[in-house]
Order: sequence, then structure tokens, then C-alpha cells
Amino acid sequence: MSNEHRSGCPINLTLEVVGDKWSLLIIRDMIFGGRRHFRELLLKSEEGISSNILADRLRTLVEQGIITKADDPSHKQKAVYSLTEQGIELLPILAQMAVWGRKYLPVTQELGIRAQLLEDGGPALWDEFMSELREAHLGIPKDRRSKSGASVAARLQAAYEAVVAKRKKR
Amino acid sequence: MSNEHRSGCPINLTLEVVGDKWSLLIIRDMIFGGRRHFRELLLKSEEGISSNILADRLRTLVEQGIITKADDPSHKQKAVYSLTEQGIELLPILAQMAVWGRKYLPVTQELGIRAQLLEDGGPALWDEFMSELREAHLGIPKDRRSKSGASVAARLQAAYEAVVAKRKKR
DNA sequence: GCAACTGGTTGTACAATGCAATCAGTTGGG
DNA sequence: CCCAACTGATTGCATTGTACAACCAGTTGC
Repeated sequence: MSNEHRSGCPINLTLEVVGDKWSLLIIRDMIFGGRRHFRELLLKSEEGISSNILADRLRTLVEQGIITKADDPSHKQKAVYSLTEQGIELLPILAQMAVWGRKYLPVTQELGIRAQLLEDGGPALWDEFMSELREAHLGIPKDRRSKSGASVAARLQAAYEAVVAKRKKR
Repeated sequence: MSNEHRSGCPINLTLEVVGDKWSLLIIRDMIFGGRRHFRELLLKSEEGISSNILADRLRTLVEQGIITKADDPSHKQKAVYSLTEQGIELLPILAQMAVWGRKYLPVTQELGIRAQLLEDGGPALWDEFMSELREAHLGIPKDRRSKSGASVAARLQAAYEAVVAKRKKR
């Protein structure tokens, strides 16, 4: 890892940080999958990341201030990874990628439904989701102007399970 | 290049297409820099891509339907690269990356000014810019509801040059 | 005819990544 | 107390991606 940058362009600098095939998938699993532990990220991911790559990316993401690492009180060797504000604000990038991917690539129905909800909800929904993430990862109480009872995370999960159930029935 | 995907997740699929350190920079130069030829992309880029990587990425991007390649009438060996609709719609992803990069990374002032304008203008400005790109790359006449006389591309360029001039003066 | 320009390819060296096996410390059940 | 299962990783090796320079053949303008 070099400290020198190829250029001072914001897009280039962003790509230098998250422009690889795994970093954003880890962030995606933390944001949409609620993963906080090494083993969860290792085994419950769709794509099957290998442990050395995961360890390397987690270390790098911590160095870059996108996530933090803390001890889990329940197990001395267990670590809890949390998103920082900087990490939470990657959500709009992920959302735009999801929109684009769903439009042009062979996305499966059950994995595309979240993307559709994110697209339909737009930036307002993203903001609400980011508030929830600030509560879960940073301990910042959520603004009580939330419109619906169910959390965004719960709604996305429910939609996903509904599609899975429907496909199973046929 | 394998035809198999790691998963049907829209974010993963998008990363498989543009999740490397160069593809999005090429798209960026085509969108914001107006580059259409191999030599322009090779020599006028901030980061200094090498010719074999550029050739490989251009070929891949054509295969994936993000850009097209056509003969230039002015020179029998000259090729013109154009964005497809699919390529033009990568703009919101680039814009979000620019916003995030400007907020959290050491962006230089002259290269960050475009990001600031894109952020201030928001999705409405992105749409206007995408209309211009459709006109330039796809030959689709632009809707004549454009508010200002100057094109978005021209406004971004003018802002960049203004910063460069101001910094030079000091 | 020749230099400059066109979009590339080739060769080589090195860095990043992918995969399987393995590791040492921790915990909980018996 | 013992041992299997679980914790976050590390190691070794093969494959892939990247960087850099040299080179190429066809085209154009002078």
C-alpha cells in the first residue's frame, strides 16, 4: 500500500479506496446484511470471499477510517466491526450501483428486489436507512420522525423473504 | 474473462463490470473530459494509464455494451469511441463517488470543483448532463427545456479553469 | 519518400488476488 | 480437566492483473 496517489481527482481517490472487487461487497454485507463479525462476513456472503482477502480488506478499511474494530465482551477473541460515518455514507454509491446493475445486468429476482425498493424509495429512503445505521453502529439515537413502524432494514428483508417464498411455492 | 458470475446480486454484478481501478476512470474521461480517441485517453489522463491496459479495457467495455467503437471518417485507422445509454447512466455512480471522495479524501482544489458543482446541482443537473451526452454520443437531440445557455460540460470546464487561473495568480 | 500520427501488440518484471490448508487462543459441555 | 467447536486470522503456492518500455503496421500530410 503506497501513500502516494495517482491523482487528486475525487473519483480516482475513491476508486483507490474501494475500487476493488471485495471492499464494497464487505460494506454491502455490513449495511444490508447486518454482519458485524469476521465469521459472518466469511461464511454468509453470497460470493464466498476467502479468509485472507477478508482479513486484508478489513484491516485496510479500518486504516482508511471506513469501519472500526472493537472487542466483543462475549468472547475475548471476538471482534465487532462497525461502520463509521464515512462508511455509512457509502450507501448512496451502493444504491446507485444497485440501480444500474438491476437495469443492465442479469440480476436474480430475489437479490434484485432490495435494489428495486431502494430505487423506488430514492434518497429519502436512503437517508432514513443511514439514520438507522448511525443508531446501530455509532449509537446515535434515530430522529423520531420516521414515518413507518418497520425499519428500512426490516422492510428490505421482508421483501426479500416474500420473493423467496413466492418462488418456492411455484 | 469468465461468463460465470459470483452471484446475482446487482451490486456484485456491477462490481464485476466496473470494479477495477481503470474502467471507471476511462468512463470519467469520456464523460467529463470529452475524450473519444485512443490517443486522447492514453495521453491526456491524469493518472497515466498504459497502452495495453487501455486497449484491454476498451475492448472489455465494448464487449459489455458500455461503449461502442466506430471508424473515424477523417482517418482510416482512427477509431471513435462512444458511450452507450448504459454507459451514460454510469454518471450517477461517478457523481456519488465524486461527492464521497471530495468529502473524505485529499482532493485537490482544481479537480474537486467539478465534484462540488455536481453535488450542488444534484440529480436535476445530472439529468441535464446525461441529455447532453445522449446528444453527443448517440445523436439524440436534446430536449429544449434546458434552463441556461451554457452546456453543463462547458460550465464544469469553466469552473475548473477559473480555479486554475485563481491559483496561478497567487 | 519520409516523418509524424493512428490504434494498438509484445515482452518482461512485479504486485495483487484466489484458494486450500493450517494456526493458536477461547469457550462451553461433559 | 479434557476436548471439540469456534474465534480471527496466517501461510504457501498458483493464477491473474498491472506497469513500463519497446515495437509494429497502416495512414496521412508535406
